[in-house]
Amino acid sequence: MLSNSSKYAIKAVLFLALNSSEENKIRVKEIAEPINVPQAYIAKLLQDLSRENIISSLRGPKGGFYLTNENKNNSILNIIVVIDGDKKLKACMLSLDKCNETNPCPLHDMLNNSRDEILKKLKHKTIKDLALSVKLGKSFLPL
Amino acid sequence: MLSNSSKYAIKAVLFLALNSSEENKIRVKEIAEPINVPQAYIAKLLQDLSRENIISSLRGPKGGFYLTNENKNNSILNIIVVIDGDKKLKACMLSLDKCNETNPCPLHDMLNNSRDEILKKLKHKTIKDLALSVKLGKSFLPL
DNA sequence: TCTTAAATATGATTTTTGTCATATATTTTT
DNA sequence: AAAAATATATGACAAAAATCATATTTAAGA
Ligand code: FES
Ligand code: FES
Repeated sequence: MLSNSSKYAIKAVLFLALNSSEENKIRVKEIAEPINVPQAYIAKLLQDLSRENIISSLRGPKGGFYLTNENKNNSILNIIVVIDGDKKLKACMLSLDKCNETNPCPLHDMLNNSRDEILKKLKHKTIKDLALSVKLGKSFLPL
Repeated sequence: MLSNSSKYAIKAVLFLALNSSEENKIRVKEIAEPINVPQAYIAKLLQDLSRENIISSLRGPKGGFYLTNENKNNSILNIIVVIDGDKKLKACMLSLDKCNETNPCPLHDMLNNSRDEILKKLKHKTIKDLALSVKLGKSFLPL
C-alpha cells in the first residue's frame, strides 16, 4: 500500500513536526538516526519533499530542515503523493484500466468502500493532527 | 497493496473457476491469452498455486489446470498469501515491528479499522463467491 | 573575502520484483 | 514400448525500487 520510501518520509516529517521550528532547524544527520533510516536515503527523500514545499529547508551553516506552520497543515496524502505518485493508491485492485462502479472488477465491490475510507482519511488528516496525537501520548513514533 | 503477481494469480484462478472443471482442464496457453498475462509468467504462478493446493493440475496429454469444488472454497486471501507471503498485508503502515492497539504508530488508529475490514473480507470471500458474481453479471473480468 | 557547514543534484550500486527461456518429469495415446 | 503433449523445476535476464556515494551550491561567520 505505502512504499518503503513514503513510510520513511512520513516518519521524517512527523519527526520534524515534533522537534523542529523555523528557529530550530534540524540537520539531516540528526533526523536519520532517531527515525532509523539510512542518512543518504532520507536526505534524498527530504529533498523531494522540500522541492514540493511539503517541508522547508535552508542550506549552509545553521541550516537544516524545518516545518513552518503552513507546512504543518499539509495532509499525509500530500507526502505520499510526492514520494509515490498518485497512481498507486487509486489504482484498481486487479489493474483494470478504469476503476469505477459501472464496470467493476470482481474485487471492486468488496474492497472499494474501505479503500475510499482510507483515502479520505489520508487526505484530511494533517501533519499537525498526527504530531498532536504523539504529543498527547495517544500514539508513538519508533526510535 | 497487492503485488502485480497476486493480481495475475487472482485473475487466473477466477478464469479457471469460470471455465474449467475436473473434466475440462485448461492448458496454460489457453489461460494466458484471455487474462492478458505473459504465458511463461502465469505458468510460474500457477505452479506455485498448484504446489500449495489452491488449484489442481495434471500433466501430460489431456492435462492442464482446473479447480475442484474444494479448490473453489479457498479464500482470496489464500491466493495472496501463497504469492506474496503474509507479511505485506498485515504489516504496520509505518513498519513498526509490532502493530497493535497498545503501542500504535501515528497512522494506526486512523487506518487500522479499514485495513482489518479489508483483511476480513479477503479472508471470507471465496473463489466461488467471486466467480458467481461474474456469472451473474455483477462484475467483470478483463479481456 | 575566505572558510566551513549545511542542503542539493546527480548518478552509481544493490536488492527485489517481474519477465522470459529451457531442460526435465509425467501422463496419455498409439 | 515409443512418441507426443503437457506441467514442473530451475535459473537467466530485465526493470524497478531501495540504498549509497560524491561533487556542487548556498549561507553563515570569522
Ligand atoms: S474496478 Fe477493480 S478495484 Fe475498482
Ligand atoms: S502500529 Fe502502525 S499500523 Fe499499527
